[in-house]
Amino acid sequence: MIRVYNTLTKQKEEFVPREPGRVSIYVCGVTPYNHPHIGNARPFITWDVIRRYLEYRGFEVQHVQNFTDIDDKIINVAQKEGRKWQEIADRYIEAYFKDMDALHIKRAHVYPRVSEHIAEIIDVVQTLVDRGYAYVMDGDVYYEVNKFDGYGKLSGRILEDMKAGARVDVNDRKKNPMDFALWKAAKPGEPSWQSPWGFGRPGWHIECSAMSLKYLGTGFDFHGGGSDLIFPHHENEIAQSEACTGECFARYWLHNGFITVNEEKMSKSLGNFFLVRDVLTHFDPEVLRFFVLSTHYRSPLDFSDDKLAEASRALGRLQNTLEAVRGYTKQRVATRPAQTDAATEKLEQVIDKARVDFCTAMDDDFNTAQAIAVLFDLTRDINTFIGNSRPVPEPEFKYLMTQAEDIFMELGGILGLFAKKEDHDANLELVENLMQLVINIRQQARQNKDWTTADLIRDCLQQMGIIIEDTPQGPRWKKK
RNA sequence: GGCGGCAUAGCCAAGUGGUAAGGCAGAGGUCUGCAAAACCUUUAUCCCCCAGUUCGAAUCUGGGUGCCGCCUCCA
Repeated sequence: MIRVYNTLTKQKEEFVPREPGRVSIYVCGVTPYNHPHIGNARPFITWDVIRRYLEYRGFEVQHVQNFTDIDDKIINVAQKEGRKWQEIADRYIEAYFKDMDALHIKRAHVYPRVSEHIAEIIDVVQTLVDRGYAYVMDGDVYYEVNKFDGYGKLSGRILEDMKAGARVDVNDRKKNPMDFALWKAAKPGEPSWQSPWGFGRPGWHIECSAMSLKYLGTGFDFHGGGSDLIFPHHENEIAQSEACTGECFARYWLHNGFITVNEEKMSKSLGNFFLVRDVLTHFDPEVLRFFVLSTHYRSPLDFSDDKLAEASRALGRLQNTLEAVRGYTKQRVATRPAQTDAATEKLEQVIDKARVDFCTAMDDDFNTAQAIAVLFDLTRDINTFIGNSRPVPEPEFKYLMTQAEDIFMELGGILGLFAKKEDHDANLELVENLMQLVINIRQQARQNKDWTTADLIRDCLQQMGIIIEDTPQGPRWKKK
């Protein structure tokens, strides 16, 4: 049973999909007006793992994530650069994919863009006007929050309370300061589309209602994003969608905590942000993933280079073990030997237990921090086994190492970790052979107790970024 | 002012009312020619404070303190 914390009910609930075996997910995407920073990336890493886990558990997942490609900020950048808004949006959508691909984030099934769904948006707005939830004012269309009984149910706000100390503009044409724009009348020089209310463009919140309803229908399963979207964005989406359809909009609302810097929210306006592309020049993408996943998705996560470096060392421990295991699985042995001893059976049990514990952790509101702890426990057991298992017969040992590699890949794959590095080096085989040669020469020196030569080789290789380890099972080398 | 969240070792961090996971860093040891990696031991009589419920609370309730976020664009 999978349980999730639902912002709507403020408690953990059992997850029951709308349709058995299928899960629908809508995640609020980005406004493409510059490169994504790691705060932006957090929900996408989170949802990538949620999706991978649901798929692992056998669900067929439909994952939709929008691009807000019409927006003041895009228009501003376009004007500043003297380019069309489409060019800006296209450029940063491309940049978005580049960064997210680097982080091994699976692509959503649909990436709807606002600019390609104007007709659907106009339909929803028109329906809201027809049903009396919206009013037209000089080419603008506003949503009238007083008309929707459930207004505030997601964010826990009460309209009356918000008016008191509200920081909202009063001097406009809205009936209530909390009313928000569904459609904005065109201003000179801005992109605009024809509508029943004249030329204009969509308001911010309406796109997600129109597009999620189009691709996922009413009452879809998961709606997610950063917790700064709870109000007003998601509150307004609910108001629009439920007023429009008369049905439940989305059933489970999941929200990420923020990434902070020195305990302050990372944000573009504060200027304290780190771009994904910049971080990836210093750290492996898996380190960033591991760092994000080492804290539960709802908790705040403080970012610094030191903390990333710590994550890198921790992940390195897991990778060391996996590399060691892979050293024995050049030839896979998938068949269980007829005869096994106690050590084999114990390791098999450890592996099965890891799978169960991992799922238990993930079932509990996608507790990746706990799931990672399971991987560390598994790692220790495998290391201990390798250290103690020299008398184990070869086929049996290889079988177990194959099992060990598989469980690492199976569980790590859910977190998007341990992807085999695509080594595009055409000289790969040559490098392998040369390394073997160098290692053989060094071994020769070691046998002759020529430590000077042996250490010289090791030191020189280290300067080239290659680590030599003399394990009890023989020398091993690795990059970095 | 309204609403919400968080406070667990040097640091990061999980924790379902039953007596504190995991990781990083540190210390000691085993292994090693020396290292590295790995393994073992060790590091919170205690979970911000106070009161309460309970046989029993880090976990529940009330009060306080501190920090953060949202209420304006924001992942």
